[in-house]
Amino acid sequence: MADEEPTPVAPAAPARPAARRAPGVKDVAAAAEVSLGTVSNVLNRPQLVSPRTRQKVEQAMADLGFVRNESARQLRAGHSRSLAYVMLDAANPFFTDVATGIEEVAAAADLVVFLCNSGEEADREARHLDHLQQHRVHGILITPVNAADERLSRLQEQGTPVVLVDRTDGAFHGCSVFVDDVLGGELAVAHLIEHGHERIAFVGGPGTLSQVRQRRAGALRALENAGLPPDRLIELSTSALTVAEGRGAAERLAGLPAQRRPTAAFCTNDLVALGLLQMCVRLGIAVPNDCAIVGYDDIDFAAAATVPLTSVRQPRRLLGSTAAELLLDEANNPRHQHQQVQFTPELVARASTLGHPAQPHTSTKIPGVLAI
Amino acid sequence: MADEEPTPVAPAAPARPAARRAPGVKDVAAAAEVSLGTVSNVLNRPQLVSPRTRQKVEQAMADLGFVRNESARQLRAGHSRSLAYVMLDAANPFFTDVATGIEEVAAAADLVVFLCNSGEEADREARHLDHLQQHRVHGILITPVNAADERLSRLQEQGTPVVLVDRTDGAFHGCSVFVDDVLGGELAVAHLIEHGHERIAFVGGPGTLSQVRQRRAGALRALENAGLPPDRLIELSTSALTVAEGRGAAERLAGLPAQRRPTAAFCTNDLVALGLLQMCVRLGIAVPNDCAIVGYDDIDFAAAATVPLTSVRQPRRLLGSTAAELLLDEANNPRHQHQQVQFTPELVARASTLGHPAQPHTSTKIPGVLAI
DNA sequence: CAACCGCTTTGAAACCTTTCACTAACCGGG
DNA sequence: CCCGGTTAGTGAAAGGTTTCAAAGCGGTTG
Repeated sequence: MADEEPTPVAPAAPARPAARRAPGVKDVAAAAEVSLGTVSNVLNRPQLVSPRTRQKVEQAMADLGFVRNESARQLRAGHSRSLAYVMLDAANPFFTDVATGIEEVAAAADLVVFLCNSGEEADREARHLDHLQQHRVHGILITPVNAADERLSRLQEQGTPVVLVDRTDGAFHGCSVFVDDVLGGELAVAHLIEHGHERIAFVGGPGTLSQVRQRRAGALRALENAGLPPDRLIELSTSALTVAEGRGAAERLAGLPAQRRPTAAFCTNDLVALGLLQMCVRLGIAVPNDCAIVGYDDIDFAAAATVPLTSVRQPRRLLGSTAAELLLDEANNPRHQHQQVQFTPELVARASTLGHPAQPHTSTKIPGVLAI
Repeated sequence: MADEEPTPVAPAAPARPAARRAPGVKDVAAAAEVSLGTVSNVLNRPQLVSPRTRQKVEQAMADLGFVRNESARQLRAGHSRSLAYVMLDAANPFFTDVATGIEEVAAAADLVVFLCNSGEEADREARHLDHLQQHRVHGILITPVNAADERLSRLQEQGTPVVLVDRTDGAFHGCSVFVDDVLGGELAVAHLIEHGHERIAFVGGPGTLSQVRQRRAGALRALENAGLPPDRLIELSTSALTVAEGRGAAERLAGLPAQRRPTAAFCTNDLVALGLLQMCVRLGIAVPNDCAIVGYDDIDFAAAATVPLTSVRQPRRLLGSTAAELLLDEANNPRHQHQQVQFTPELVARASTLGHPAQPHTSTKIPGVLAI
């Protein structure tokens, strides 16, 4: 770090104005010379109030700078007008895209979304959940650190609707929205096999993540379908799904003797794939000629890589919007039934498996597969 | 889109259990056979309560599944135990890193951070601000769509502390935290000049963004310092700071006649730079030999690009944590003085200007500049 | 003239927690 | 046995909004 000392520029201003008590409905009522109930009517059921009175009240509100007190409102109503998404990793574009889908639905229902970031830490997640429950939020969407956490079931029982996003778990008794990860793995590896690859690295880990396990299962199924033995899948396991781990995997891959070295790699997510890609090029392994690469998630940076990355796309926004709709149904519909909604992933083929440069119009069009 | 129809998997469970009213302090008091004031003491000043009584109360809380009602608590206290960061673009890793810095400070002060995303839309930002004010949040950190928006000053006057993040503006009367963008632009272009470049593209826009204007001013200053005329800076202006716009700029750059074509490009942010890099390689322009590239922000994906990107780093987390500290001071210290805190950027030199592959130990070490 | 109507406005209760002045009980010392 | 002092626990008030039954009002109908 060179020079990160803060530099106060201006000595600055005389501090805030003396903060006298914020005006409430009572003050507005007094100013407008009506009862406090009338003010409330103007706010909540304006059609009940005569135009003249309404106008007077609105004027008074503007004059006083009245701001509704949401706490008091919620206290009376029993619940808030907001919902929350507790995300696993705010730095991963996948989750921010999911959040966008959630926000679309929430905005339509006139709810505000609070984004909370657990950063994959269980106790930070727990703190957020406690606080949200105390806030009596309308409901919680969450991509949990651990989907089987009994805290989630408890929340649900205590009356806060909870929907799992991009996860599902038998132990959790509620709605969930997720993508068929086994199929995703199968699509990826089938694509590689169709392009002539028969020794394929599986890069990902730790195995405690259900996503990793399922995507590997899909990879094995693709091998089986093609009549290839399971040992053609060469494990390069990582301790996390990060760019740095992807780079490390590339070094291990480069170290393998030529005849055992895989000609292609399937990475459990795009961050790992980008790291692998970067280090392969640096080590002189040409992509895709020496080693084809498939990633997972199809984040925007995948298409923007210097060798655009073939990746398995998940319907991120749809995942978010569907989850939000399930949540609203659970919160509002007394006859709600819990649902597990599964989506289908699709492969987006790009230069990292097709060759370089990608030609949109002539690139291989695989049935059920999107070429971009 | 191939197959994104949702597939309900399980017909599922019998809906939620009949939600009877959540227990409050009153119920706990009854169950523990103490007065309601005592329960409150257990919660807020446990040292005043005898161990025996406290134990009884805690047991009752556990039995009943008591959850504090934050609304009622806030109503009494007059303000909430949370603060908010309204970010300009949740999909840009720069802002999520800033958010991390904020969260560190907030967690230490036992406050919860609500992340809100304006997505560069003024009305969405306005909705968030309204709601946050109604919530009586402790304070608001914001990277606004428009820093001169009078709404921000009004919030401040009405008693909600506001701190500008990564922006500053004379029209706003409060604290702000930002980085010296003129210096950042100067560092970038000085670095290119030192590496022998004399025709340099400036890629960025629109000019309405203060960041763009200031970084360009810095670029011009670097030329002047080196005794080069200002027309050596070739404008390639974009309509937004996105990857797609970066690609478009590369096409325009490739279209220039060889003797007028710049030998280097300075991009206003890393997204633009990554797009430019990608398209240059695709069009056969070697990086850095035919065209060196410098980005801005040093997001993680910059280092992870296949040709790692030289970029101007801003102290993102520090930006966030400093802003949060200013906010807390403003909220708690009656003698608070508004401050404008400026940070210094630094250049991180990588292969996109130094050559390929980057050798950490032998790469040019420019004074005041970090080589990675 | 009384009963009734629809429309507008009112006043008080309720939501749940925290705070604070107060009492009760107990201690040891005088 | 009373006193001053400490500690534990009490009960009522307060905080701002919403809701709802009821009242006021001007006019119409039987």
